Amino acid sequence: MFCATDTVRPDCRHCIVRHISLCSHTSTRERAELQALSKRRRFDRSQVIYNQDDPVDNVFVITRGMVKLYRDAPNGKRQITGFLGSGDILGSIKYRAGAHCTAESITELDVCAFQKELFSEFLQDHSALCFAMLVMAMDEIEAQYDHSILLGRKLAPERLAAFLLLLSRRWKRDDEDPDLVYTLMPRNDIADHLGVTSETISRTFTRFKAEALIRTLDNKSVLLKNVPRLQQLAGFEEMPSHRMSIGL
Amino acid sequence: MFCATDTVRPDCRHCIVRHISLCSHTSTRERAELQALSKRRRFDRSQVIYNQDDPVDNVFVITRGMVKLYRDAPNGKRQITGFLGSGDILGSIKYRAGAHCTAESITELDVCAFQKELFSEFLQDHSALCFAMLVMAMDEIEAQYDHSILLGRKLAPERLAAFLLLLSRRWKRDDEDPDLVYTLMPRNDIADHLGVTSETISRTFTRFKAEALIRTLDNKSVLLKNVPRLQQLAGFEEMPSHRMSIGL
DNA sequence: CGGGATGTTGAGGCAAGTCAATCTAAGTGG
DNA sequence: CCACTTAGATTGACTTGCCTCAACATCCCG
Repeated sequence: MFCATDTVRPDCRHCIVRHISLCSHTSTRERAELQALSKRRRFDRSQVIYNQDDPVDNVFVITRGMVKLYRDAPNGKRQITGFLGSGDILGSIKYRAGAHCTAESITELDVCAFQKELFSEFLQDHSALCFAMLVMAMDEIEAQYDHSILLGRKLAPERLAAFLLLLSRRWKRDDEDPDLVYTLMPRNDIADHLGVTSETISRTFTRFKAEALIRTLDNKSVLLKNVPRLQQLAGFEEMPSHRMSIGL
Repeated sequence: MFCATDTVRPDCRHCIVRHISLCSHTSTRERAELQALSKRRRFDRSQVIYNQDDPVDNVFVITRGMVKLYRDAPNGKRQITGFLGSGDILGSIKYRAGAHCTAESITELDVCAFQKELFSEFLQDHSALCFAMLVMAMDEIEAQYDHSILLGRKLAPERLAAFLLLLSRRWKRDDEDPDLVYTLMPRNDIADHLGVTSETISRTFTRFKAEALIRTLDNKSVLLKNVPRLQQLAGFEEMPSHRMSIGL
């Protein structure tokens, strides 16, 4: 089932997500126990980690790279429900349930893989961690509410502005211009996430460039030139805050 | 802050949601502890339980009636993120965070109210319950994914068909025709949930009636006359399953 | 019975979809 | 190193599903 190109023991002590993600809610001792349960895996770009409706018996913590989650409707249309990156959690803890979405890497990807049953047991034995995960899940519900507002009530330019601002607060590296956004995904994926066509994304990018709201360096990165106007478009009173995600 | 018209001690032993909802995951002893933490409250129809961005220090279990959750965008548009009924949980467990949505009753409403801090502590002391809540939260994330697909990728008739089928699986009474759906909410609320206008809902209802897919008894209840065709429209392979919701 | 809230229907406009042509970037192999 | 290929992005012309605005109908509750 997995297309992992590599499988090694992780070393949590040097893991880049140990201070974020779920791991930050564990004691040193707990982290050692978790480490014993986990395997590191690596995926190439554009590999399917699991397919919608497939049984999946792993939960993943993403340590590097990015994943898209999507469902293909019977009518052939695709909705990308979210993108996950470093520190985010991928996979349901529910036993013997088919995956709700397809998960596919959009970059080279490193994950920390737990067997679902063991991970669930661990959660049930460590209520503080379970509670932390519950808080994360509730954050994710709120994020999905925001996305419903975007899909249900915003026009294409408003959607793209909101998306760019959200991206600008995620997966940010300290040493870089805070208004430089690496989208990593192609136009088509942005479109499938925002509920429009790639042509509309393309036209909206062109409009934004004409209005000097953004400048594109290449097709995978954008420089935000007028954040206040973008916020106004997006309907954000202030800059959106970043939080870890759970994806199912 | 509350507009409760009544506040009495609950009696969990006779509560109609004791076998569903979170309570079904508790032992008799735990339920007794929880009961000591809870107060029963009653709200009239169309009362705001809490407003978006307000601090809320309660978590509610709905025992009777229905609630709508919505956010009003700066541009005046409204998106209803969900409806909650008997057995569903209302409210975030996060401390000192403003409510993400406005919660408003659409029928007379009975709830079981817990002080947020006490409820959170209880969860952290009872990992089985915390885990059950986590599973519910993940179910809710999946439900929100489905709604994103609806909002992002479905046409108005497909949205309405999906909505009617979902309703037909929720809050069902055993003694009634399984294809008789009580919507309870006005056209405008359906529209704000499905990301269209009330006019479009009205036209689509008319079309469905003309095509003999449904029959309306009054403006608050619908009889499904052709479930297979509705499923096909909705893009459901099979009848959607019902599960408890968490609303924030 | 009356009047406000809610629902229905119609006409016209517009944002975004569809289809198709072109342009660009990134490989690939001779 | 350059022609060739291919996937992705852009742009334009046309179509369409839904919104907007407005008139009218109906329901409901005092």
